[in-house]
Amino acid sequence: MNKIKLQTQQLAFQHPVTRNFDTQSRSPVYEALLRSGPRLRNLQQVHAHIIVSGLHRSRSLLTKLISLVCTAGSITYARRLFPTVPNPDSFLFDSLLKVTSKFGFSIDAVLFYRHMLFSGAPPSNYTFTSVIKACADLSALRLGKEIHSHVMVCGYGSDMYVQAALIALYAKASDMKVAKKVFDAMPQRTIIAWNSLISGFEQNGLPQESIDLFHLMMKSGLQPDPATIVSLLSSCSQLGALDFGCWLHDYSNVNGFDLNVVLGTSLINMYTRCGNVSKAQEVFDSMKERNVVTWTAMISGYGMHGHVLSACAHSGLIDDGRRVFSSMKEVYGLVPGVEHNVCMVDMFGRAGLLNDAYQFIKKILPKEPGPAVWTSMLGACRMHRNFDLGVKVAEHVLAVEPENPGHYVMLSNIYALAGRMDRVEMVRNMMTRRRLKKQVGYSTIEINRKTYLFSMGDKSHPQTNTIYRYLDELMCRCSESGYVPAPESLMHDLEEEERDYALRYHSEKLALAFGLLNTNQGETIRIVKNLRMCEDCHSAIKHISIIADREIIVRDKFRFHHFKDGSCSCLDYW
DNA sequence: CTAGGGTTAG
Repeated sequence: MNKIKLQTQQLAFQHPVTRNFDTQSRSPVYEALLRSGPRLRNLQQVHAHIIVSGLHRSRSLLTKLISLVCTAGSITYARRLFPTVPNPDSFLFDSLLKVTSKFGFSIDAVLFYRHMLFSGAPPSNYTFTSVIKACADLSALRLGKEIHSHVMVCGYGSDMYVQAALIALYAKASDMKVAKKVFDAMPQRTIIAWNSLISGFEQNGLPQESIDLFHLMMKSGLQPDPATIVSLLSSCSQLGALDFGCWLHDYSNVNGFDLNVVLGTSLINMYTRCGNVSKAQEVFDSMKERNVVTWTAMISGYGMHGHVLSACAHSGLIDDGRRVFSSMKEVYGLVPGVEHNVCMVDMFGRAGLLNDAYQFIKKILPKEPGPAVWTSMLGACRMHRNFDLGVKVAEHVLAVEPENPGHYVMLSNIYALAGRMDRVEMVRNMMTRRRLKKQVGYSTIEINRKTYLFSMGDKSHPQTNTIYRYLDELMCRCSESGYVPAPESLMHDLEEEERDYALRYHSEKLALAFGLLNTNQGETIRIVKNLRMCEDCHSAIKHISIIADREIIVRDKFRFHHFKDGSCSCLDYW
């Protein structure tokens, strides 16, 4: 109460002479609102002042107050204030929508939009940019489409801001076809519209399309801004396109883009995921500000490369792992999520402690631990050739998630390991019956800033004959140096390609042969594979690293393999 | 009585 009085007095004593031209028309209370900023305590004081001084029916004051309260994070306060505003107008709704959608109160934004329509206040182009953003954050495609039709009816179909928001909406709801359609219909395209579409392709797992689009943008005469660069860096991360990533880094430097957390973290991710950890460390060191995401990117970057963390499972670090896990709950009060449980199972599994892994799962079982945990357990069984437990787990996983083709592959793989070819056949038939398809494996390699994609047995490349001939030659020399092809039974590898094709034409081998043919001696070969690497390729590439005297880096779905002088940084443990 | 917008990291 004292504080309120004090504030009231301060307002009363404000001298008119101190006001400049700009603020002359504004009331002292409005000034007080601006001064409080998005701080709840201050806003409560001004709110009290508004009430005691009889200004509680001033729409403009309440509008500003609600916006600030919402910015301060109290949607509850905002919800309760709203009904006190007499005759809410379009400007009030627009302010509300802006602030709710901007600060992630998406459902409230949608509800206020509904309210606006009922109240008869006409929506503006500002209304739509906000409510469309709310839909985008909710990935609410149906609702978004409904609002898209309102946009057309209200005549805002050609507003550039609304169009950009619509592109982002469709992109976030994974409807890239419609996103592209909206984009194509724009008479003139702002950098934001381009960015929305570029990031959309990247976010929907179409990194090459996003880069192609970027080249079109350059051709149209527009220069990338930091947002463009950040999206493209993610595309590079997905593709393992190090050269293009470096080019983007240079571009940012040359154009003086500020190395903020977002750009810096994107660069770190790009460098680690494209195989250059020391460059990532350089970026990390030069950043002025870092947050959790930055640190996580750097730490998991080191982890992926195994230079640091692959030793964990081999040494006494399992106890450390246990300690860290329990300290999560007991010291930090955090509830372990699925990813943490997966980590633990993975750690035990890698170390061959299948029983500990299984016991761990049993302990967290009261609830179903989720397919990801079981998949990790299954991988451990496969790695350590534990047939009995493997089958048990695989059947369980299949029951939990019957629509995931990876589980069938895993189960059939485990049967194959045990030589139960009858069962393998059975599982395969089950897959066909349920119309499930395995994920298609592919590998990419970047040469002269261009990415080349190979799938298994791929013959689409112009150099196909040379590549196959050279690969055959390499495999011959591998055999001479002691390489033994993996037995056929292993060819049902996790999510791997069909065994019917000869092992030697797996996509990573094709990419490798192509890379060796098209780069100079001494250059490191970098390959990216979308699935896990198969055991046969792993063993072959170790031999090839000696035969061709090259350093070869393969990034698979989960980690990096640095092949050098006949061994791999993962220590055959992945 | 004023006022404001769309895109970017995991």
